[in-house]
Amino acid sequence: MPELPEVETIRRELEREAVGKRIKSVEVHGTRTVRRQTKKAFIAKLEGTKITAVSRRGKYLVLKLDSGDVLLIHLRMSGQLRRATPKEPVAKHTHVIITFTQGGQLRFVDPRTFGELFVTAKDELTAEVPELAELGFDPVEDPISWTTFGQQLMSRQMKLKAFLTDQTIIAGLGNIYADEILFAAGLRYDRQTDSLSTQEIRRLYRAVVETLHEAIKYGGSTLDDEQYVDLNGKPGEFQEHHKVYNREKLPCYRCRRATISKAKFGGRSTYFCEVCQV
DNA sequence: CGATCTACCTGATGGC
DNA sequence: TGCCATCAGGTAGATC
Repeated sequence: MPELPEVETIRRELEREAVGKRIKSVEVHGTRTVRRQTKKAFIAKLEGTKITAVSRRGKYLVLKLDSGDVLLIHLRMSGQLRRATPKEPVAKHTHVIITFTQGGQLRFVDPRTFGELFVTAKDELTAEVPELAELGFDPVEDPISWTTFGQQLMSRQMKLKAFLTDQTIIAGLGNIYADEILFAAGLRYDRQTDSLSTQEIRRLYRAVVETLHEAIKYGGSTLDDEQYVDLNGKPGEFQEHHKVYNREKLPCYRCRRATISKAKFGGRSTYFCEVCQV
């Protein structure tokens, strides 16, 4: 489900909703959501702490705690964070419930159970969270220059879509936004990274940054299955602005001649215009 | 080392 | 109706 714009939308809401609140109690159901530490340890590290800040690295939410630890949340394919009150019925697939001393709750709901929550400490020497060390730059939080971006492209031999979705190079892009970015840049998903001209590099980098900012403005993308919703259960609106994703056989908005093609790349669907992307 | 595949799950959808 | 195959926003880990 969620890529950078959806996670950023949730981050902004959490900043208003969770920062300054103290965790009174934590419930964990099932064995898959909290899996790299015991439930007991996870709960013990959370209860009694106050959330002091919410940041994001790529698709990870980073909740800073006044204990010095951080709560990391990754939604993977179907994870949702939902605001609730204790009286509200607990939805199916609710795996974690955090209750604040003020009375509100934050619930983690995840049908496919790929999502994950864990509490970890920052490295004392680097002040970094070791789990995030492998991530590449975040194009919204931590943009780089287009020339540095170009050096990264030129130093590899891979296809553009693989480059864009490699979290160790760029953190936060997934299947939807990679396709939208490549369309905005007029580049095919299977172009080799080291084949781009200077102008194409600039266009691609600009498309990365602009597409993400635009998507954040619209609260991210929600597909037909409504798997992505924000803290209040509200879907995003950027899907209405998709130019290629999920538009197979529909006319291309740019050239108006071709229809959008669908191909398989890396085991997943890729949407593009044969005419506008070269 | 890099590229490619498979597995991890539930649920929606479509063909027969 | 039901049964089966396919597909879905992601990524770790095995394999080549």
